Amino acid sequence: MGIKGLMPFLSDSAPSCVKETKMEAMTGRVIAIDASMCLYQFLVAVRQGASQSNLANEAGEVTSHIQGFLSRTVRLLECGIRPVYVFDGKPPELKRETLREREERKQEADGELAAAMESGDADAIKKASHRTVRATPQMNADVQELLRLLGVPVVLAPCEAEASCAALCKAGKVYATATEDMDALTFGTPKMLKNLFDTESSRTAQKRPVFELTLSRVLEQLDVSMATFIDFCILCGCDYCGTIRGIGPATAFKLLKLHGSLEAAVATIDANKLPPEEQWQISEARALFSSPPQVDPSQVDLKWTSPDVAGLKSFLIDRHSFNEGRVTKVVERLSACRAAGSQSRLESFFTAKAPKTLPASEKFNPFAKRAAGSPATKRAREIGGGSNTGKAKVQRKQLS
DNA sequence: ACTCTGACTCAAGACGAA
DNA sequence: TTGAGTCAGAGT
DNA sequence: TTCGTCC
Repeated sequence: MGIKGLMPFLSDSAPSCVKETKMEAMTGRVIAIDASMCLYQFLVAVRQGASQSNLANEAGEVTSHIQGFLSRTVRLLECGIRPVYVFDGKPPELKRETLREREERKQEADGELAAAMESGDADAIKKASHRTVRATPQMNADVQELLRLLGVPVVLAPCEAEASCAALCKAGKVYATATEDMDALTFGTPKMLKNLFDTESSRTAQKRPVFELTLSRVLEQLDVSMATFIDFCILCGCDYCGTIRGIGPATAFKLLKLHGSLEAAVATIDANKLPPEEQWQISEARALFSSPPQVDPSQVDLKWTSPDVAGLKSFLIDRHSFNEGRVTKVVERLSACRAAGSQSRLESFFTAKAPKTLPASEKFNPFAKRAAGSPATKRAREIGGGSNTGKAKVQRKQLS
């Protein structure tokens, strides 16, 4: 999902759009989150034992997603962040073929999983089970109920969650969209946060900083209109169109600058390199990005209320077999952060800086030669901040 | 010579006791 | 599955 | 930091 290769390209070609920050810097802010994506991630990641099964209640129903949403949401609230979870609605027609193929592959994986279980091959079980993950309507309902009990607002998007997040952000209802999916920018989110949940608790050897991306800076430094940016994303490869062999972000950008429009750029490409007709609906993809079905922000009333403690306990302990002591601790953490009150932001005491315009010399020139000694890949990596000289390197597995 | 792409590989959440 | 990191080789 | 546990 997302736009192929967009993040490295922006880090390198439009570095002024990327700001390094921390979750703590978001105190007091309203953040939109793609709930469907979180749900999927929790199902994939929250697993246990050799069989790599999900957590489950006494009735055998999966609870990994409940565990995941609970701890993540409490963490956000403790940080003074006011989350808004946005759920996917009906997928767009253009995605139907992709989704159908995905479902087919999952069914194949179901078979592989069964076979692996039979043979007891733990490694095969692990691999297959990660490919069979499906978010069910029941799971979506579970999470929505949990969030209501926590007093956190839920938004049901008519279509793609990212599109509605963007609408809320444009309308000023939320400060930013927190997502890993770069097409949030293509949908027009003025600000997006990447790696917001990539904390020290993650098992990955290196934790990455949170990146705050500003759409207006993307457009300014790339020196393109939003319409051209959308075309650029389509040419790079997005969820709604195929990709073209040999065309990555760098080439896509040059082609657009040279020829002016997506159609003109595409016309210069060898026709049999293009994806098949049904996967190359340029104008439909463009329409989906520029005016997707989305919530009407004026009809969305965001409220954060105190949790329904009794309801929460019943839901977690009675219904889903959570440990009573742990739930009590969660409730305490929740009341503690409500007692701390609505933390205000330090920045609000200062006058907002006038957005400085980027000097022409700073604008990205796709045709300029790169400075020797600082290859693109290297610089993109270094955006991540200080060098961790003392850190242990990734351990390499020995061949057996 | 220098980029850029694409193929390959690995891990995937959050928490807290030790 | 996806994304990120890495690298060899294609393409200019 | 690492590693087992959450349900």
